[in-house]
Amino acid sequence: MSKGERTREAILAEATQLASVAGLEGLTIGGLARHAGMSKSGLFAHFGSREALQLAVLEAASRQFTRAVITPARRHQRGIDRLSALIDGWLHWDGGDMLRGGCVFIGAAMELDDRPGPARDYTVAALRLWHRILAGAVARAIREGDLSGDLDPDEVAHDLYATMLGFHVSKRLMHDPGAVDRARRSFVRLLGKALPARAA
Amino acid sequence: MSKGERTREAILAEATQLASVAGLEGLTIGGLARHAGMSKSGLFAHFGSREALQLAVLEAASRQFTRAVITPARRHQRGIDRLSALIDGWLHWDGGDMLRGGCVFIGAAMELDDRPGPARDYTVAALRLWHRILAGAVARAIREGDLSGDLDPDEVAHDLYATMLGFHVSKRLMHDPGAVDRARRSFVRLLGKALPARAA
DNA sequence: CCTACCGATCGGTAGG
DNA sequence: CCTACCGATCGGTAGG
Repeated sequence: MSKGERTREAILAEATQLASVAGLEGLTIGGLARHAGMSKSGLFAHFGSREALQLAVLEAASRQFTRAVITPARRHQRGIDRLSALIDGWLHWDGGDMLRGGCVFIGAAMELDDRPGPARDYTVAALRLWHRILAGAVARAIREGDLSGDLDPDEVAHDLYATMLGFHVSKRLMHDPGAVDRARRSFVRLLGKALPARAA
Repeated sequence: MSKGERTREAILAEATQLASVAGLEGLTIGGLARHAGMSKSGLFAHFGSREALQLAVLEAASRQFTRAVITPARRHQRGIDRLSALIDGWLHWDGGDMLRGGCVFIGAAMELDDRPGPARDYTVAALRLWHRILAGAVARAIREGDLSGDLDPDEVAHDLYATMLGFHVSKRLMHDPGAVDRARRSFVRLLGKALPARAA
């Protein structure tokens, strides 16, 4: 990795944190430069425009998400185990201390819903992909006999995601100390089945 | 109502629309003045600070919410009918054309979760109140025998709210034309019971 | 309710 | 990667 690439990665790590707290709109080039300890224009040169910076942050967040949630879940048996790992991974992704302001995509989903552009398009695509992954895991768990065949994977995936949004608000806005446990109970109700004990 | 009061109300109506689209952070005094057709300082004089303007917008949104959702539901029988009216009213509040960007409080919940201050405090209180209203309606429906006694009103209220967040994303970000019907099916699953046909 | 203004900050550019 | 700068806009003030 060249020095320029390393700098860029360091900037993006800082930018992702900032965006998770202040949102993509709150992510300013000047503010980010201050955090990164470099000049505005020096930082700017890495991206070329604010829009490109926002997009780069979303891409960086996607890579982090894959590393933190998707990849670890692949180590678990297909079926309810893997679905449960995805859910646990997500709870840790949004509720843990990895991102100081929680999931970047939830913030983006709310901020960008009325703002057309590449950042919005990327967010829509990322959410669609996440939805497909969840629905696929549910469908597989049904086929494995872990979940009832009465469940509709697409609808369940949607309800799981809504529960994640509820968790985000409970945890981040309401500071509810029981947010994780409550979300877990909702997941269990949605799946009609207790989730396996988690490792982490 | 004095002329000053009428002006203030007109400004707030415009401000609520703007905040629903651009968020409370996107609500600038200059931008709002342009929309309202008056000078920045003339508008500013009505509120005294940007923070006060944001708070006034939240208060105005609360009054609108009461008028659009809470009060109409009171005309329905206590129990499942009233709960159903609250849910329908909310779906129309967030998904209808009353607010061009949907529910102001959802935007505020996401924007303000890491920003202490009166606007955040107000949002937390408003959400708590809405949660209590939902939980109360669920409890009453249980007592009336409309819903199963196995349901926990507090947990159900929380899940209903999460479903509303999911609806907001489906409708506003994903532009899913089936968002309302899908949300309705989720509500039915959460309550374990078909909702009465709605009037509107 | 206005004009005229303040310092700070915005995204972005020139030139090195 | 920097300094120095651009026009526009930010929240807010003075004075009327």
